[in-house]
Amino acid sequence: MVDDPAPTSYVAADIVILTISGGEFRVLLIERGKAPFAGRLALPGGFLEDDETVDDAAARELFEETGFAVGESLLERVGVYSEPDRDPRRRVVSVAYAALVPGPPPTRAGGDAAETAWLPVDEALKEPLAFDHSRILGDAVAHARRHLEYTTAATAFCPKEFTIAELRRVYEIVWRTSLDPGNFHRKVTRIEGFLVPTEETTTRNGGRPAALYTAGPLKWLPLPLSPAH
Amino acid sequence: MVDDPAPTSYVAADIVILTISGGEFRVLLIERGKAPFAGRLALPGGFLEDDETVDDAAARELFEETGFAVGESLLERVGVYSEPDRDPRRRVVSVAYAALVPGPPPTRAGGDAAETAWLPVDEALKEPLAFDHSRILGDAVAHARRHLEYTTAATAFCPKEFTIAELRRVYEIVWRTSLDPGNFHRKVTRIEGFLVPTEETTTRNGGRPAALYTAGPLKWLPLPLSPAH
DNA sequence: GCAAAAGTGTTTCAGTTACACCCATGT
DNA sequence: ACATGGGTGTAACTGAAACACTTTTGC
Repeated sequence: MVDDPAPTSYVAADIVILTISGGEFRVLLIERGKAPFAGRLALPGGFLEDDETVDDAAARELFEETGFAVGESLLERVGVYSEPDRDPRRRVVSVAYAALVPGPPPTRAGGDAAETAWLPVDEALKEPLAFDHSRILGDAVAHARRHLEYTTAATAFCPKEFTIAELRRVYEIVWRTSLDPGNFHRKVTRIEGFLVPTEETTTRNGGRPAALYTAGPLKWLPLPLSPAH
Repeated sequence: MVDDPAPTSYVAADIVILTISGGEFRVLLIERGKAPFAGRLALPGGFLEDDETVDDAAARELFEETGFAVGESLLERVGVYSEPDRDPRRRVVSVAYAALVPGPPPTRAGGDAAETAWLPVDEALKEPLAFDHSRILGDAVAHARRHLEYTTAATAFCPKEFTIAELRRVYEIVWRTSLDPGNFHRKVTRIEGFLVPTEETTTRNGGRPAALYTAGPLKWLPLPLSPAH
């Protein structure tokens, strides 16, 4: 590799910020103020700066849009989009991320003045988005659904301390299924490193007090967390 | 996003070409002819051209180095490496790929005149490679090992027509385990879409003739293919 | 015949499912 | 008291592991 006559590109990080809010699986979209695609909805994103990695750029954008730092959420790379004509103005290679943030998220924590909206994922997928963002969104949603099976990513949708039923609801909403509460409880509590019990309980969901847990160090589940596999 | 004063970068595709050869899990490395890192081993790679995607660039490099087209192998994106100083000369953002090719691979099918070598993965990981290629190699190997569990990627290491025992040996070598031949046979033949039986058999491995199969359309396995999960 | 590899049968056993049931709170 | 959600017990079922055994070739 490495001989000079090679072209250069703008490199961008685009993020699909996902959350669970109001019992729905939602994505944060921005209404574009100027051409191209003025008035269309688009994913948040920004260009790579001189002193940062693409991961840093994604984290910076996430913070600007939501106020969440990487430690309070989960930021995963899901794809690279580099069709030569994907931006009509110039060559842009976008690295796409899925950010899983706790819900309900703050309405707005900073960033520029553009209109933003948390749309249910299914609606957003029907909407015509700017650039190739519909494709990116579809890939990121598929990635997130699959990763909930194999990894502990679901905890990123929960507040720092959460009950097992709250975690179960994440799976139920993202997968559009219903899970047996008792069996789910046993299954996840038995997996070592997934959940760390705290001493507290809560009654915020009504009924008998539920034990609160925090996310453990485990990243990959030893077996897929879906019924009837 | 999108205001002009953003820096541009060279974008490269680096590929970790993996195969099974001589009963070992091996990677293709190139000896660099010039500075920086002259004499060091490095991953094959090349810069993105004006009219191609990064995936195209990776496929082009794979073909130049091995003669394999994408259809005869499996090319998966595994990471993006963008530390500002990872190339001492200029800013380069590398998209890393793992290529799984059938073995034993052709010794050399084209490309430039540099020395190439198929090193056992464990040896290559100990070797000091050029740039951040040791890290890329480690990530790609981990990615490949994990993907053999969840996907049908293992068939990419086999010739077009292969026996179930040949497929089993792929798993045994990559995972450094031994698998029960009978149970493995039943397990993989029961998964719909994984293996397509042909009418032929072969005795190339000795013993009773073994049925030959080709890879089916399935990409993701319904359950992880590892013992004692 | 004998060795070697492919593939099948069978027992055992662990993990999951379905669902009944009990528990601890708020109102 | 009773409604509500949290959590446990348990019997039936399912599928994987272990391993013996049969099949079909080459020599």
